[in-house]
Amino acid sequence: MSKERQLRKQEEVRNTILDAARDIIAKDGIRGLSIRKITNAIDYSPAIIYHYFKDKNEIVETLVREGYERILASIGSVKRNENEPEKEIREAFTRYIAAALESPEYYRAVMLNDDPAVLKRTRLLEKGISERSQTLQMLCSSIQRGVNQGRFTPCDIELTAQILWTSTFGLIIKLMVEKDISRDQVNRLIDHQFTVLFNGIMSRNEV
Amino acid sequence: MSKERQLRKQEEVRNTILDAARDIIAKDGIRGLSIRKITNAIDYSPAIIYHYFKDKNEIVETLVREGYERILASIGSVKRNENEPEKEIREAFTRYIAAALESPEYYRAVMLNDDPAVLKRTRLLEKGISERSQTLQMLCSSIQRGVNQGRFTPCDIELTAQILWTSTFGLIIKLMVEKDISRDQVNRLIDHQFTVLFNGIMSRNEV
Amino acid sequence: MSKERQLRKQEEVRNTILDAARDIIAKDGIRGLSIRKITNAIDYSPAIIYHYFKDKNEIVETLVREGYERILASIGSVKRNENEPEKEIREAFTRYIAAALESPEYYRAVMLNDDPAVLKRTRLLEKGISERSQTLQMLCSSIQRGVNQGRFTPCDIELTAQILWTSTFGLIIKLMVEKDISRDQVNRLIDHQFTVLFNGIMSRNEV
Amino acid sequence: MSKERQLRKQEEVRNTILDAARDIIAKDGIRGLSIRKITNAIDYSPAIIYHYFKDKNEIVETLVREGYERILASIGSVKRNENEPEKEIREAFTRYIAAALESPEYYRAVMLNDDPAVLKRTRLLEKGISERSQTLQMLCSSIQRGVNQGRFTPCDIELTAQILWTSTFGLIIKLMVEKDISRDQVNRLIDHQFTVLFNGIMSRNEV
DNA sequence: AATGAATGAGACTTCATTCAT
DNA sequence: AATGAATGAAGTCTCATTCAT
Repeated sequence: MSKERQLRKQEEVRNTILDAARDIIAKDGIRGLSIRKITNAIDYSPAIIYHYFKDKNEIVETLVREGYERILASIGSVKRNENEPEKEIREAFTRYIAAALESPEYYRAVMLNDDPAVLKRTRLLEKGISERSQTLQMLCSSIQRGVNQGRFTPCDIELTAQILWTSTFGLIIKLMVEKDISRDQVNRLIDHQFTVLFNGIMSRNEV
Repeated sequence: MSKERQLRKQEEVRNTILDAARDIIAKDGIRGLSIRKITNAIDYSPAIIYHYFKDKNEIVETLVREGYERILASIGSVKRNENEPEKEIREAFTRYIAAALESPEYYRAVMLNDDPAVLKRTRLLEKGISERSQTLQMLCSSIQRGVNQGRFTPCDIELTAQILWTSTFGLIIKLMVEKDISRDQVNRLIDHQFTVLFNGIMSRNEV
Repeated sequence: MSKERQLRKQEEVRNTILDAARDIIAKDGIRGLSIRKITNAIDYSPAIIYHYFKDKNEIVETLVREGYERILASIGSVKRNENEPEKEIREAFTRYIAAALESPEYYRAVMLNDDPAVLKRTRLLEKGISERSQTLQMLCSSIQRGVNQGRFTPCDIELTAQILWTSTFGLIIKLMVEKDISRDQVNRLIDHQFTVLFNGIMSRNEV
Repeated sequence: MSKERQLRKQEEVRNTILDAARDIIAKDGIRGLSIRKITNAIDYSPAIIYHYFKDKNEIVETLVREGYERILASIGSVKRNENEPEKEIREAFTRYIAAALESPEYYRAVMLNDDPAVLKRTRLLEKGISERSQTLQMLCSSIQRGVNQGRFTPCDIELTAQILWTSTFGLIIKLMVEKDISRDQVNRLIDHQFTVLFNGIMSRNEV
């Protein structure tokens, strides 16, 4: 009983720390994160951090993993669309873009991070990666289906998935850098992105 | 004579400093650059930097501008291809990608920078931007030509240019984040990128 | 209990720092104060300062305010002398001079400071200032009483107060600049200062 | 011939340096003076200073001496007024105040400087100083005459001179600290200063 | 006569981390 | 469990001065 409560209490403080860190990252970016800022925010002393985390890096890593998972989750619940896989893909990317744009600093922090520990989870460009990356796997399977059905032009599936992904990625990042693009223009860009890409991968007679 | 030599000598030291800074940036990134690291590398005292540069920022800015200009220059000399504008575009992007990948740190420093002073030069997503941005203007004019000739599907020219650009941008940045993609795979990706994009914008009967 | 002790201990270190700073200022002047000198004196590392103070400026400001208040306090408890206001004035100035000479560095730091923030509290020469400055108000009321009683020659009260003050101020500052005037000579100067000034403002038949 | 010209040339550069230093002191105060600022102003290299001056201090000292002399000069040409020595004193102080207020930063730099080298020339409060200080000597002689003629109350001449001086000094410095006192108010203060002081030293029947 | 190069000393400050309590 | 105290390393920058040329 007491032990359970202790554990719960412990978890609670851990979360308080992570919450604060999350807020700071959202505001100042990962490099703006400092132990002091965290402990100031939660009214604890700097030393407390080292009770719950090995070092600053462990916090960052925890958050990065979490961030990655949140982004993944956004596309997890997309419904399969048996006959029109491109709609499925579009739905997934639309959610993904929305999720990313909702926590831009955070998305950047994860996706532009070249720390090996982070990369282990975010790699996408390697040949054969689709076997290891769930994200790419899903994308590949949709594309494969499209090809099988004759809706998509035959192609190297993985490579196509990668290009779809990086293209979307480029749009997202650029939108984040140019913070003040109007809602309207954002939508037009996203829409045209799909137009071009799907036009690029779909069979002539399907469009 | 002596004056000339002095100037050369001076320029030399300046370059020594910039070289060292370039090396450090290549290794540790721009954030990893410090006055001390530079002067340690060149066996001078920290104060000497201020002989040749106003402050650390001037070094960074010099290097960043240099990097940016090198990249821009890469697409300056692309030859017009009257009848096949897509070849022209491909040529330009190919060079652009190569140049970017050669100075990844600078490319990132410029292109991911949301400082207003930098953005003034790098904005691309705004509606109507093609009138102000030389880069986009060139791209638009190529696309327009393609449309006029019936090689490209009629479309919103600017929007299409923006999507071509962001897609390429996404590939570049992702390649930079995943530093260790094999030369071969890089080429396959780039190649497939063009395949998809051009397939996406070109008229049916042209491919 | 433990908390109280901690607070006391903390206050103690804070005071140790302030003491050291006070010593250094007394010896080298405010400009001569440096973080390093302080921490050398108290055998700590420079960083510790920032544990107890926001920055160097906070130390200086603390000390300067303290010095200024000590000086102001000196004239706070002067007893009213209904029938001989000149004695009251003399008493106040005597204490004021003594207090100032006891913290010369701070007195100079405040009184020779033309920073607007400081001036807001130390202005005295403006017309109508006696309504805003407590110091001058007190002085004015004493003089007014003297005039009403016929002991002082009728005059512009505020102007007279200002001249009494600046004259004393001049003596104080000059004494500070010439640090080594003998105790004796200091007293003779102060004494003669009053002789001349009171002779200058008192009615003929009163002296 | 050539040697003479050389000397002249040399003297010229020396003066250029001093001019620049004077300007800087007038603007930024003595502590704002730096070798770099000087050589920037005159378009020379820092090292040149050490050709013409032993070190920075020699420049300061030169300027301080000069400043002192300029101030002295302002009262040098005051006409003697045999029968009304108070007019003579008033004339001298009036010029002195004007001269001081014309180069305030400079006056402060000299008169608030407690460097021994400077003090040697600016001391005034020591007993017996009137034998060494020309300034005080002149003031004493005027006062003495006034006493001899029965216009001034008998008194310790030197002490009186010192008090007249420090009182005026106080007004000057305070006026410098409160930079923005209106021309009008300045005149009223100066005027009242003389009223009080002369009333304070003159014989009853003379006023 | 003049200078460019170079430095050493020192200024303030931030940060992650450790440790005794 | 929690913390206050303390530090060492590192960061940028300024300045007076020296020296070979």
